[in-house]
Amino acid sequence: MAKDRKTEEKIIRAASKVFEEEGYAGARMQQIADSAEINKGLLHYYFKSKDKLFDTIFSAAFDKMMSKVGKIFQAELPIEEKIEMFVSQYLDVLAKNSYVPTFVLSELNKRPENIVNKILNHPNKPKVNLFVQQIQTAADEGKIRNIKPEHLIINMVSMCIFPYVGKPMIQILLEKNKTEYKTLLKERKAEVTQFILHAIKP
Amino acid sequence: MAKDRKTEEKIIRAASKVFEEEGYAGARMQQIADSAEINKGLLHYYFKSKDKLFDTIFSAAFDKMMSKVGKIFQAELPIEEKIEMFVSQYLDVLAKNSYVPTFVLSELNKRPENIVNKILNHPNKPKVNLFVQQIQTAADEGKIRNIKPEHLIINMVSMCIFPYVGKPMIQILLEKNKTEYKTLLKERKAEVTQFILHAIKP
DNA sequence: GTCTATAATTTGATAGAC
DNA sequence: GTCTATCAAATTATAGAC
Repeated sequence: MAKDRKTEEKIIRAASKVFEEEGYAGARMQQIADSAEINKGLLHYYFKSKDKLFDTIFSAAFDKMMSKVGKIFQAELPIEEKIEMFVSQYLDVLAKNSYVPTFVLSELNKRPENIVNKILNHPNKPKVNLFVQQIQTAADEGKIRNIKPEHLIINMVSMCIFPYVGKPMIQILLEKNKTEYKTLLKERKAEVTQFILHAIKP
Repeated sequence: MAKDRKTEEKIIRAASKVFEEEGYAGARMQQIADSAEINKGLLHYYFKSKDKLFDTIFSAAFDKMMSKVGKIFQAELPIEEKIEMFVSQYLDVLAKNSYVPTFVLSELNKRPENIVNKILNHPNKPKVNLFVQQIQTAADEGKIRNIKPEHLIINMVSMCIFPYVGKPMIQILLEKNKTEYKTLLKERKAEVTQFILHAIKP
């Protein structure tokens, strides 16, 4: 079982790229082997099956997308600061992993029962209850507009992630080329933060 | 070339379901034939290849997702009314086609060059320039907060579509079961409208 | 138009030499 | 550990009878 670290990492890097671009069904073991500059035999030696390899890649991608959310939402911070920090740090995570959201969400949508239930029982599933209560309390005290916590959270997450998942659609809609779209993405940290803070003002 | 209408419609209904749930690569002609209650031979008689069938289904799905946006954005309406109408009517469209967004966006992301450029030259590509100018003018005149039109549009679209694309992720995050999530979706028409209108107040 | 049977590829996975 | 060669199953597509 003592595999070569360098080779394993090459495989994981290659498999991430292929799975993220093509999805589980569209990915080809041959393509992954080529991209890792090894042969199919060796690929199967490291990861017994396509399923096993996929599980490894998907788990890593899922963590990339979820861990930051849970951490920031549970942090001990005033609500406005928490919003600012979330938008800023999560947009950074997404910028560094721009293909991950479409991959993770697309695959999640294809295996709803299997995966979702599995994760809901997972020990380090992201927790948001602290943030939910914090929003509710702020609303009750009149510090922010009366808004249901769940919807504020959905709106925050939506405005951060959708520009990545919906990139081609928005490009078409706004007639932006690649460069122009990148510029838009860079502006969003400030724009989204201001948008949310104004939206919750009492 | 004179095909049977009933059969063609059965195929399209079946193919829509399978492609939307499994994506292009995951869809099986056999499964589509079974679902349409015909055999593979007949399926190929109506649609020469999987590619041709996919093109038909994808175009229809794309239209479902885009046509309403263009129409409302170009309507002659005051800005606040336009926002209200967009959220209300687009959320209705999405509720009736809840599997379409993930399908369309996932496939779009897999063929960026091919499709996006093709659509950008398409005659009835959605137009938003009127709405962009309308927002800019309102901002210049101080009727709304100074916000870049593109970002307001991205935010509107994000908050409407993401709850469908990101459904399993949000369910995990907020620990909501199917029923609870449906309730959340129903509340969004009012919540999102208010959120946006407050966010743009001067 | 609709069916059955089958061809032609593709693809995940294994065996065995080095 | 790594490679080549090959198998077995799956899958798109076609041929031909009715």
